[in-house]
Amino acid sequence: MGRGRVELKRIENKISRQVTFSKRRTGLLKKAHEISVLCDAHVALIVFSSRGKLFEYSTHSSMEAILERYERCSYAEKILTEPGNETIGSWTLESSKLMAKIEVLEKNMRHYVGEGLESLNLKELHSVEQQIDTALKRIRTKKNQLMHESISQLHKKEKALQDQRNTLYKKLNGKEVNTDPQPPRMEDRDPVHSLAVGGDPFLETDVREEGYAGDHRISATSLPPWMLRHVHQVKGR
Amino acid sequence: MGRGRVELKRIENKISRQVTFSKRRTGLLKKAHEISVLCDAHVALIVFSSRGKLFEYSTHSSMEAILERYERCSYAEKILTEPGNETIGSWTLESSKLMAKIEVLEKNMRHYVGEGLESLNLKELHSVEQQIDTALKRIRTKKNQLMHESISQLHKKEKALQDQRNTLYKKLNGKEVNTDPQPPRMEDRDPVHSLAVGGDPFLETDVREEGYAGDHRISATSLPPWMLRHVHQVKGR
DNA sequence: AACTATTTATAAGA
DNA sequence: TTCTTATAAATAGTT
Repeated sequence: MGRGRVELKRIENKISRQVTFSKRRTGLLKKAHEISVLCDAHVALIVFSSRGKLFEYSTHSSMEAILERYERCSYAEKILTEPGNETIGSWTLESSKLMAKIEVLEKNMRHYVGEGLESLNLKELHSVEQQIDTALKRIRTKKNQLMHESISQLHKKEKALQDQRNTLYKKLNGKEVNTDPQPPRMEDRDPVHSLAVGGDPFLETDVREEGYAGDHRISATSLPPWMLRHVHQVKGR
Repeated sequence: MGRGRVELKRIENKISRQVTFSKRRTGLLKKAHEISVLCDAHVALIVFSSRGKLFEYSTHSSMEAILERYERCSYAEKILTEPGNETIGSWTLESSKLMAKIEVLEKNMRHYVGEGLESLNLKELHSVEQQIDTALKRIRTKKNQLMHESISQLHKKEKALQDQRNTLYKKLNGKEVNTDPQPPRMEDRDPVHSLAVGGDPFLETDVREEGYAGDHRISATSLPPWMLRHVHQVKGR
């Protein structure tokens, strides 16, 4: 419902994803409320944004009540283990569940950091490898994207500075100057900057498929040193 | 949205209330799904009809997972509203520590699986990338090691079978046979096995530096198919 | 945060 | 229930 159909797939552009999230979240909460009032249903709605922010709606009967009812409906067993009183016993039970969960999480985490691999068999290793490889690709995609954004920013800044310089120059000399800045003398260039003179090495990667389509020259404006060290291929392996 | 406005109040007619519930429920679940896919949000939706029938939707990460996460996020309030019993108090304190820990672990885990990267800046991404890259190398090393062990096992098995065969052959014919097995006729080979005939592809990798130094030929003994699909370079990038 | 052109959801009717 | 249709709502793209 809007200008143009929308495919049911993750919106790649971060900004529009956030905007869409905000709009649709509002709509979703509203509809949850409407059905609960119109049809006198009990509704619980929990939404975590991709960045982990929590949004919720629940019918007058509080969220807790509905969740409890849900638990009851889906797990009859849970009734047996929890007669409803907050005894120390139930807390220790809760605690040990939590601890068990932490145990599992930490174990997985160790695997993901490349430790404790002894306990895995070949197939499990293969599976973990695949997951991590995927993760790495996503991270590199994201990083490349951020780097390009950063470069764009720097270029804008550069342009602005050039314009200011030109303006000042005109005021001083009463005439226009070359739009491009004069290249600095060779002695003034350091390896990092001259690396960029031949063209934009980032364009060698296929990151453009991730939403990038500009044409950049890296200027002599400063960049974080670790950022220039290497750019990874996201897809070509 | 339909013929005529609709007031936001309980629909008195039972039939149309049910009809409306059915239609709107469908719409609500659909929209919940859409926002989760489009904006990669985590959604949990629970609906009880006025007659107590349960309907639910939840994002890939199961309902349980989302509800637990919800509990964690809204835990602070719960502590406050809880009547302050000393014993329970200490347990809730313990629990909230544990929950906080789980929250952190799960967040990191999401990063390691390539989700929730929005909240990271360039430098953090870089750091996570390095960690994961290291992990991947370790895992691939380990995997290669295991694969070689596995291959050694298979060779031993093969040798044993050959010996047995030879013994039997001798008993039948009263004379020795060729130590190497006769190669199977071409028609009997499938691509997987013939792949190995030309030599050990594993030796193309530099895994030997990770502690491997043997000389192997892959036999026609069966291997898990996924194992043969590809072998990764551990160091060459 | 507003604005609209469109798409979607759905109320009512069959 | 299910389908159809007129209309209200939601919202994608834009400013």
